[in-house]
Amino acid sequence: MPRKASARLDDVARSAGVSLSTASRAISEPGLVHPDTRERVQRAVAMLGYVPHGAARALASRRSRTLGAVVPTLDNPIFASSTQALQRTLAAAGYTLLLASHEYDPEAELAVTRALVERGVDGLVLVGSDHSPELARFLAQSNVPFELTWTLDPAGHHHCVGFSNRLASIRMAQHLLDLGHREIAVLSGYTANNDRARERVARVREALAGRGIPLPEARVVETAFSVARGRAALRGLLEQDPKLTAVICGNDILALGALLECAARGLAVPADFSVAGFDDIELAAEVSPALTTVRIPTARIGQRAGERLLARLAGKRVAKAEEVPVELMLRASTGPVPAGAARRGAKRAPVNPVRTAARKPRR
Amino acid sequence: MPRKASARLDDVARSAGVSLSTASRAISEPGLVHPDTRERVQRAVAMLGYVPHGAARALASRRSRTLGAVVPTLDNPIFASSTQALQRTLAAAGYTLLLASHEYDPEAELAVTRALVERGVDGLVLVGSDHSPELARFLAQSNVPFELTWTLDPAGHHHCVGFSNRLASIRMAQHLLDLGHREIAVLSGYTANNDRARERVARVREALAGRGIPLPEARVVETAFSVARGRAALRGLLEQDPKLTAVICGNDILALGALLECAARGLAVPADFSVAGFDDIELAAEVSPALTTVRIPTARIGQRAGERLLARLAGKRVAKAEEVPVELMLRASTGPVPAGAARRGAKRAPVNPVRTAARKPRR
DNA sequence: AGTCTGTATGAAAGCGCTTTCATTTTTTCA
DNA sequence: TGAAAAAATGAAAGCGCTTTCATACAGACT
Repeated sequence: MPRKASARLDDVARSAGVSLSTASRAISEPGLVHPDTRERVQRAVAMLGYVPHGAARALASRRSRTLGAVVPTLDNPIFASSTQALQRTLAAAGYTLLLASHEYDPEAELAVTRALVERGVDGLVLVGSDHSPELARFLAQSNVPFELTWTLDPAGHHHCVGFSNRLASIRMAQHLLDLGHREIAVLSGYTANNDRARERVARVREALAGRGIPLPEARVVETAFSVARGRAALRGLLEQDPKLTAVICGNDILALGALLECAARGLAVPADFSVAGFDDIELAAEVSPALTTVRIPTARIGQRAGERLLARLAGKRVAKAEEVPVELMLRASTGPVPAGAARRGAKRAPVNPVRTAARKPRR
Repeated sequence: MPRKASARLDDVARSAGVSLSTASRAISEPGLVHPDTRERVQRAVAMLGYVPHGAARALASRRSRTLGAVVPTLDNPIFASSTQALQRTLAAAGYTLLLASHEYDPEAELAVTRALVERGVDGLVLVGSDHSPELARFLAQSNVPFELTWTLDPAGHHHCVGFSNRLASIRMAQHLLDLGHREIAVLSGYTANNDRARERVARVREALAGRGIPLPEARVVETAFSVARGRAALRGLLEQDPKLTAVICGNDILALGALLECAARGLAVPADFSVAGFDDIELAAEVSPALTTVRIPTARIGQRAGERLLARLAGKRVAKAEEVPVELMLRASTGPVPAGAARRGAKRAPVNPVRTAARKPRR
């Protein structure tokens, strides 16, 4: 069902009594035409209800004024939020967003990315640094500028705007260690095809190891990102390993599930058990006990990715990597290890954890 | 930064030893060429890493294989979910999604919709039936097929896939009335430019009026969709009007806030106070007490909107209006009116509210 | 053998714009 | 006042495809 025969640019030109070229310029480069002419053209545009034909424009000018975003899923509020911010940034600049999601399937990711590039996006926003070799090859070959988000490209090869999952995880682990916890479990999203989740688990493990505490596989559960799954996972963990005094969750959704499971089984938080999240979604501050978590500036990531891409398209130079600030939000869901559990020479934990200052971005 | 000089279709044609037309057909209408030829072309495509040029294709064929969606915001999980489902549906059909949001600003809505139409979308998915006259005019003139979602077009003029906010609201109000509540407040999102929110408030008012119970303006609070706002709004309501025994919320986010406020002030739910939500987000079933709400099949709305548009583009006929099923989810956050409050001749409320059967779609 | 299908291919005309490049008009300045 | 520079406009050549339309050549039928 093609569009109805609507006014084209030469209709506008004729109606304004100018040539096609002048009409074109009056619309896309108004500075180049005489004010009187410009106004005549604008009047003709309004009169005819002229709407430029994007495909023709893109074909002739070799730019589509369209950017693509490929996210795992919008069902995770952090990606919804960054995507929302990205779209707003682009709209303000006269750009449009082509959106695709892949639900953590690398093949789907390649397919939808191809589709976006076929549509002629001028640039691309991707999530994470974990992509199939085919995708990497395709991106390199198709020569479309892109930004990786939610990550700082470990190799430093690509443009990216994100934060150090490594540092954030280490700091959270440190926090619990400082509270005296030694029996710690990790509740993670699926780590396959998700470098962020993988990094978080690995770094928690590393931090614990730094204090001589192992994190056996049995204490790491991977599950889908949902409250119910988080709840179920903690239940399993606790049944198998009642000595646990704390759990570090890969995101706040899982942490909320953990909190609910504690409530259901009468485990007082934080008196008996500590729960830590990641992301700082709105609910984290509102639930009771309020959730200790890491605040990620989700909207800022989307916004900056858009701004950076726009800047690059305009020929400006931007720093290859941009770090956004994250902040440990110490709230009520974590506390000193329960007295009975503080064996193994745990040093005395501070009773009032001090709110840690935000980690500032590098630039 | 235009794409690098990459292979074009005539390169493919030459490499395969066929004409441009044949190469084109081999790619977009494989049934029309001899199997041997087809394979030669495919090999050439693979060898050259050929990626079709969408704009050229769109220009020549007058269809972009792109659909647009205009949503209020992705920060509301219901729109994130339906958009996610829409994008998945389109991707499976070889279509791509252009996404825009307007944050409940009618001017922004017109602007972003224009932008999508300029980009040559073959069809459009909009939310609600509440649009500016300019938008209506623009849509009519630009002749792009569209679907309204989350609503059943009251006038019946437009294609739509949604549900009756009217019936859902009436049933929820009825439920609380049946439990004996007479002092009921409404916590709504902003109703300006939001027909769904407006309808919900209006129908609750209507249902109460049916039992001779007024719903004064003072008992209706409009606020932004956030947990904190929901909490604050209920606080205000309760302080101003301590006789209240129940609140009906415009969505689950607000209801969660209401629940938290009750917990904070030691109001037992549902013994002292009842809270009802709308949408049935995941958390609704998980919190304690579990939230009584209306289940909306968010993903299905997005999916069906996509499927219907695709069908229409393929020349098939679809019913003008499609209703998706909604279901009253009676859970633990609503209960009989507290004994002390049951004045004014309330008839005895059922102690065990029976789970009501789902309302079935019409077709 | 001659005509008629039907299938496979190719030639060429755009799709609706942007963008050189050339030309005309206006402004500047000696 | 006239030449040079700057500003404004127009003509025309594509951008990379799809899609008639025409042609060629099998096999089917009389």
